[in-house]
Amino acid sequence: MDPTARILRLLSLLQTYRHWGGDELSDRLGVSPRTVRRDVDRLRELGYPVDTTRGTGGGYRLSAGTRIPPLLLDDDEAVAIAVGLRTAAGGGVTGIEETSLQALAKLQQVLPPKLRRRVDALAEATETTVFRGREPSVPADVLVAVAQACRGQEQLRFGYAAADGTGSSRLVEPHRLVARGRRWYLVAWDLQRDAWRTFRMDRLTGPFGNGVRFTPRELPAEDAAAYVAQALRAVPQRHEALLSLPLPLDRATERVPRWLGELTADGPDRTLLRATNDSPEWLAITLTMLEPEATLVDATPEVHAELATLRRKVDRLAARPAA
Amino acid sequence: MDPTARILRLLSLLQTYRHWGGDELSDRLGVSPRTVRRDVDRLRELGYPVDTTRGTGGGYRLSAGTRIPPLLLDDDEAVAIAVGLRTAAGGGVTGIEETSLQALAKLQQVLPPKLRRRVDALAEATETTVFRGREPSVPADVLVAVAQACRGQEQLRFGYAAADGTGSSRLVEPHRLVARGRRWYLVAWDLQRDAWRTFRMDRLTGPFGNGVRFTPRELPAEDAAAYVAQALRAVPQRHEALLSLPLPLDRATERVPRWLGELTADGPDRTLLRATNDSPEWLAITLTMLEPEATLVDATPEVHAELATLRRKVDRLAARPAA
DNA sequence: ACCCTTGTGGCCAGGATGTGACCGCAAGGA
DNA sequence: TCCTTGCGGTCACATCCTGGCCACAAGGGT
Repeated sequence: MDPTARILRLLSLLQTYRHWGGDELSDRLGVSPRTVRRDVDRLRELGYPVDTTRGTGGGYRLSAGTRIPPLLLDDDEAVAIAVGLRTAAGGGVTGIEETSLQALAKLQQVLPPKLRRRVDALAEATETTVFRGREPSVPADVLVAVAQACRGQEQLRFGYAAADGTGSSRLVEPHRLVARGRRWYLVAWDLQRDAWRTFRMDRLTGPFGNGVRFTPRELPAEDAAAYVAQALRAVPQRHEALLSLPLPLDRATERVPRWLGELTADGPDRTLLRATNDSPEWLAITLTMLEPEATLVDATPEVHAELATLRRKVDRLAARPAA
Repeated sequence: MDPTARILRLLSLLQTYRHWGGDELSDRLGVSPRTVRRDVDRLRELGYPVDTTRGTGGGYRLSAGTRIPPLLLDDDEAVAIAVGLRTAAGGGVTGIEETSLQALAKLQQVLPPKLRRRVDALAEATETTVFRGREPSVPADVLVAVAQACRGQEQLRFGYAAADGTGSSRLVEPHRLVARGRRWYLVAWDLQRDAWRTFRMDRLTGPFGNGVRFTPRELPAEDAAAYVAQALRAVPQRHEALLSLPLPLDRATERVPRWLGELTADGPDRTLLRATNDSPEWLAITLTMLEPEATLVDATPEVHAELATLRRKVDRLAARPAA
């Protein structure tokens, strides 16, 4: 058998996390044990550390090195990864949206159609959070299509709904996608207007790479994120609430998720929580769910308004214990 | 250069989603264009479909086939995948927890320590949902360690806190991890008690594979999930609420996330939503967040109780508009 | 219609290398 | 202590890989 294919097979066998005996491997690969040893050597030279045990029950196993070996995934695993990346890119996990999307684009690129359908089905059936509904969401496949065009330096055509609702068709050289809060923006060179533009991804429809490649222009900003920030002028509103928790600081640190906000001691038995978030609704909800119950010390007007709305809603629901 | 390494390099180049000219590739790989052609052939024979364009600006690019090629990830992408899988395995996405965990174990296995630290840091900084606090959570690394022991058929030692709070040290042959709702269970053969047991992962500490391998015994049940269900006897409580939405069925279908529950028409302009969930708290919260506001028709007592609690909490917070 | 670019694949010759067999050896486990 | 299992050197043989050359096909542009 072809050595290349064999090395790949070997790698995939070793990745299943178990010990493999030399004879076992040589059987599987259809070569002599001596060749297996040589192949293992080859892998080591390529930078993939293979641990080895001698004596009875000895064998080989792949361990962690300094580089990541090519991951050989089976179908289920690939689907799980794609779904995980989708939720992460959708804003479920802050801070890595863009990288997640990039990885997703890479995976999607080579994902057999059959599996892609499975991913779609799963993602649709599970969605992500209830609160997504408030913020216009962007279908993952649109994101991926645009990300691929960015990466492939391929001209992109799409429909765009301007803020005033008028639609238009655009042709751009896509530069980069930027996640900001729960929103996605595309930074691109607009070929019809001969200028840099930012597009809100939730207003963009039917993206279609026309296959024409281009050489990237230089963006008149430090990086794409900076450009978006500058284009938006106003930084997104941060909302804030100050609460007092009936817990000493160390216990509060354990119990309050770090992303909620920052904690400071307020005497030996109480802790102040300065919670911040882009969305007042979300902030109000999370405050309500705090355990143990906190008391509100201060908050921005929007948060107060949101709490009032929330109260009204809960009242309406709770008011009919057995309607 | 070694052909194997070259093929791997080629694969990684093609995975970056762009066209690569033949000369470009031959430069990069340090071989003649003729050899590049042969290598591309080789890849095709291995089952990885390489699209090709001829004429001016022609070149090669990897496309989707029926199998997944080995994924060659850079550091950031690997981290993004690991983080995504963690949240998916943690119950963020229902239905694929076990597969996610399996994939995570595979990745973690080969993840360089440096990257593993980055994943830990990121995961810690972002956590997942607020509500996790209610249900005792299982650290991802514990899950991964146990999953790897299952896969590697390796004896596992760990500390376990029984329901009555007494701790003990166990030595088992781990069989499989099962996700059930938001809880994880380990099905294993207890070597000290000579019997099958299920362990709640949130009560398990310091899992440690001692390197002793075993040959799997046969589980006295159809599969591990069935065994857990049977061991738990009682199915987990489902809670339910019936609501009426001021929307026709088709519009409601668009706006209400599918996982919330099932929709049925209630006249031409209203829709009934039968929302179900394992956790009454979560159910209460999501109902409150429904847009447009729904009216509660009926619900299990726990949901009512939870709504009352929620109302009290919101009242407390909202009661001091400017304390 | 014509030309240019770029991938295709056959053929050849020479050299590199992959392979299995055999060996004595080292390192664990029982 | 013995047995198992991996290690790596050497050898001979067959295989293949490589680069160079070629006539050809398929796009794109003029």
